[in-house]
Amino acid sequence: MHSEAVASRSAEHRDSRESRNGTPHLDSVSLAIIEQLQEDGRRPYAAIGKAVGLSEAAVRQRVQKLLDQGVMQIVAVTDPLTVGFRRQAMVGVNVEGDVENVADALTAMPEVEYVVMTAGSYDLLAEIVCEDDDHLLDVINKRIRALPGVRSTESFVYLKLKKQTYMWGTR
Amino acid sequence: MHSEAVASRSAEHRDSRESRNGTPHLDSVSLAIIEQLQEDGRRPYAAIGKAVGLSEAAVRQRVQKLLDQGVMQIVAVTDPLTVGFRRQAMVGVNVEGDVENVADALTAMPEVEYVVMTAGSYDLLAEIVCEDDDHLLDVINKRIRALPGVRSTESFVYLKLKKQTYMWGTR
DNA sequence: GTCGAGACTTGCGGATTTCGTAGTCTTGGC
DNA sequence: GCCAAGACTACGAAATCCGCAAGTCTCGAC
Repeated sequence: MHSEAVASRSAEHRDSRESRNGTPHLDSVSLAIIEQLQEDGRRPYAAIGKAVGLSEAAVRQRVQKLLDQGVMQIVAVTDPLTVGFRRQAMVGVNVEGDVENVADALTAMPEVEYVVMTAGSYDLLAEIVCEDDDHLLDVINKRIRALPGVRSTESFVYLKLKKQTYMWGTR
Repeated sequence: MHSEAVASRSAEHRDSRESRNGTPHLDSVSLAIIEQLQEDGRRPYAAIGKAVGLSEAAVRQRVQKLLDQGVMQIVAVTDPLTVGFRRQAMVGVNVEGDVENVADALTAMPEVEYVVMTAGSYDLLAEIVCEDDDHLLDVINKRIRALPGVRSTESFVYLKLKKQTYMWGTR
């Protein structure tokens, strides 16, 4: 009875192998589940099951696995400005030597929300969330610039956040 | 009986006014609720209530209001790479004329995840999520550069995402 | 001083959801 | 051909969600 929304499940039934980079492979059903939870992280398993063509228990197992594997997390997100963090900035970093080491050091800092290695005129981009100007200055000048291997940094202080979505796949 | 975890509630009891920029004011109890949901977006209301010193019903009301006001959203977040979006980039944009207009145009594009106005050598930063190189090229060269007011752009293609958290306040 | 609004608590019952477990089916390895 | 593992279904019990009502408390307006 519940067999729309997903073309052929048996065809991709056994499908939990890993792709070469170690990230787990996601079939279309898991994708559909993620889409449901991107719309509403608290949507009940039964409703999701109806939407993707699975039983409640199956959805529950899949979601649990996705969470355990770290593929997905269900969290509350806010605009930091409304939660009392008044200064944010993106910092471009140039590195000499091993970029990954610096990236790991940045990752370890609680004020750093986001770290990505890039191709272009910076080796790394890091987003920083702070309480005020002093805090921001401290993080950038004292802590980041002091890291071994950091050649130079350039900062972009946020003036206004215009968009922030989490809806990949829902388009 | 349930009066730990929050020092004095009566002191900040009536506290639903708005600050001058239109964003609702958040008291420490709502902050605590948000923290709980940042750890686990599906945590039951009763458990949250126990943690923040409120009844289940009160937590339910507060959460609903926070969602309605748009202060917070509860969603699943993923690493786009594992969900089939193979190319991401940050784009720095320089604008002549009204920056806000360009920001709005970027906001309207589905491939654009994140838009922020900044102080520094770019006027805007935009994060782009695409399926492949062709798609990315198309968005940057055909669509963004074609926007009226865009003077120049610089791109940073993502090589590896190192960190991505949503835990403001939980520190 | 009185009154009304807003936020919270307690209590409740019913609908819904979650959770564990047992059983079925399919697939790949041997 | 047989077996073990993985994914799914089915189902009952426990927990949660949800709406509602009544009563308390505080604050600000009048």
